[in-house]
Parts: sequence; structure tokens; C-alpha cells
Amino acid sequence: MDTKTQLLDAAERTVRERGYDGFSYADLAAAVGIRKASIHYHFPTKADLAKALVARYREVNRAFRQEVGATKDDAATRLKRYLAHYRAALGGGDMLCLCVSLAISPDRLSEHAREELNGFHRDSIEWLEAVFEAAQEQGSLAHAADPLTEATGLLALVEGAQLLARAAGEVEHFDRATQHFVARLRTPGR
Amino acid sequence: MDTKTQLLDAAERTVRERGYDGFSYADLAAAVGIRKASIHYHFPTKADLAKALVARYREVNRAFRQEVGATKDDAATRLKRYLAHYRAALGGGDMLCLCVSLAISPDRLSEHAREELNGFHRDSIEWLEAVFEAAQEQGSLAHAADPLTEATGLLALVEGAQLLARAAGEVEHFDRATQHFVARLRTPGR
DNA sequence: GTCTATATATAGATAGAC
DNA sequence: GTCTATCTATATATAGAC
Repeated sequence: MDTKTQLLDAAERTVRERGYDGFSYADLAAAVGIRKASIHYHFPTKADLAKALVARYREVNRAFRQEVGATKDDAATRLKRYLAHYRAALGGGDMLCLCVSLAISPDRLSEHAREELNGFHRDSIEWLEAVFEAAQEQGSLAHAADPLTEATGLLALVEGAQLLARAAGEVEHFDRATQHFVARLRTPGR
Repeated sequence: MDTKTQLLDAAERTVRERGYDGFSYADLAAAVGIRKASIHYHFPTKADLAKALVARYREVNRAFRQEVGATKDDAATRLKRYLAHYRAALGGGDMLCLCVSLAISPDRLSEHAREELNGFHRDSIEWLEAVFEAAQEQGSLAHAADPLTEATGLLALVEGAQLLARAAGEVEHFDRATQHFVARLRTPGR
């Protein structure tokens, strides 16, 4: 794998474990096996690295949602896959998804990286809105509010569920936090 | 006000704005108006300061919940006050509550501070559980799941709602994220 | 309790050889 | 592309005067 990708991978993992201010070029150098000065060849400044990191994250997640959307699954199944995606991002309970990790201190990001982060949230809400609209038509969600309200509520729920799980170091907290939402889902037609 | 309290106040605000790794003794010194070496008289190490910070936060919130519990309010009103408390912690959208700010990177806290943080979460869940039990008796919550599920779900929801609001810098996101939950609340008996 | 002065480590970043 | 060497700034922390 090329060095640039290795650096991004190492940086992403560290940010998700320790936050944006919790990693340094020295950490990356050790993880990838080059000297820290060499990192500046690929990413002149830490801000450049952060920008690339968020942009890649946004794109990867866009692809994931598209993949889920390309199936013939009903809305309930799509929402379950979305939840599973966030749950998987916890690792063993010692990580968060990148967006949660960065949302803590957006002021420490560059203007551009912050815009990518907000873009990720907008993308997510927009996609969820469409899924909740479908859910409404299919009768897949009990006691449904309007799609935008549901979408915003679910995004907040999964991000908060990650926090609880991360603080305790126990993935099970994620499941308990999302249990009520999952119970509202119905796979229709059978 | 005594210097120790001033230091804790300044530290709390900075952690809530920028995260645990985002503040330094130099920041505190500037905020309080003493030299950074003097801070070590009150808090020998940064870990000591963090420990004191979380312990105070846990206690202040315990007192808040007790105050809410001491009223004759019904469960729905209590839950609304709880939500308002978290919403207020956002400030103008540029802050988080301390527990959210610290939950990102629990590994960077001392064992003791981390235990206080988990204690805060346990306290919150326990209190919410009791409120949700009362809500069930009073019929204050539509479509209620069991109290522990509801309590965990609500804690995750308010923490995630804070993140969304903080990332965007707009308090309104908090309201949209919690809107569905609020709509489930009924003030009974009238 | 607060100060000045200082120690030691690490941060992000640059220059220039290879 | 990666290296060594170095710069400058800042971090937490300590010693000892006042």
C-alpha cells in the first residue's frame, strides 16, 4: 500500500482512539515506519492531513450509503445496516467513528475540514430522510414522526450511543441505547 | 472567589470548548491572571486537576437531579427540565457538557477521573430509570419501553444531540434531534 | 500563595543531503 | 521519497526566593 494511504489509515485510527489533539507526527512515523520529517512530504501541515482525512471519511461513507441504497432491501433493513455500520466503528469499545471524534472540537480544525465534517452530517441526514420517507410508505417504522425529525434524531442517537459505549469501554451500551429504536422497526409484507 | 475555584471554572470552560487535550496551564494562567507555575500549588499535575474537575461536575449534576426530584412535578416535566439542562450546557453552540467532551478520549484521563466519568453516567442512568418508572405509572410517555432502555436511549440522545449542535455551531440542531422524544411526553391529569 | 527562573520533553515544521 | 539535523514554540513540571 502506498505511504500516503498508510499515513491516512494510521492517522484515522489514532484520531478515533484519542481525538484530534491526541495524535502527533511522531505517532504516525512510528506506526508507518518512516521518520516524522518524511510525513511532511505527503502532508505539509497537520491541517492538510486532517482535511484529507475528513474528505476521505466523507467519501467512504457516501459510498457505503450508496451501496446500501442500491440493494432491494426494505427501509427497515437499510436502517439496521446503518446502525450496524456505526456499531462496527466502535471496534472493541475503544474507538469512535471519525465524525464523533472530530465533532468535539471543531474549532481546532481548519475551515475546510470543518466544512467537510458538516457536509458529512448533511449527507447523512439527507440520506436518512429519504430512507425514513420510504419507511413511512412501507409502514416500517412504528409511531413515526416526519422524516427530517427522525433522521436528525437517529443520527444523534447513534453518535451518542457511541459515546456511552466508548466511555464505558463496552460495546453493549450501544445496543441498549439503540434498542428502543430498533424495536420500532418492522419488516413489512410478511 | 478563591483561586482554586476560579481555576476549575476556567478549566471546565476550556475543556468544554476544546477538549481535554485542548487546554494548557498557560491558558488557565491567562484566564485567571496568575503565572502558570502558581497553578501547580493548587493542582500539582494536570491529572489532579482533571480528577477534581470531573468529581465536581458529577457532584453538581447530582445536586441538579436531586433538585428536580425534590419538586412535585410529574415525570414529563422532570424529563423536560433534564433536557433543558443539557441544552443550556451548549452555551451558544460553542460548548459541550463536560461528560461529552471527556468521553471522546477516556484513555487520556487518569484511572480515577475515568471512574468518576463512568460514575456520572451510572448516576444519570439510575436517576432517569426512576423517572421513567414514574412516567410509566403516570402514563407520561407514549410507546414506552422498559425504564433502563429508555434511560440509556435518552442519555445517548441528549449527548448525541449536543454533538450535532456543536459540530454545526447551531443550538437548533439539539431541538430537532430531541423533538421526537419531546413529542412522546404527555403531562397527565388535565 | 505567588513569583522568577529553569528543566525536560515533545510539538509541528524546514533545510538540504542522498 | 526518505533521511539527518535543526529550529522554534509550547507542554508539564520543579526549585527556591519572596
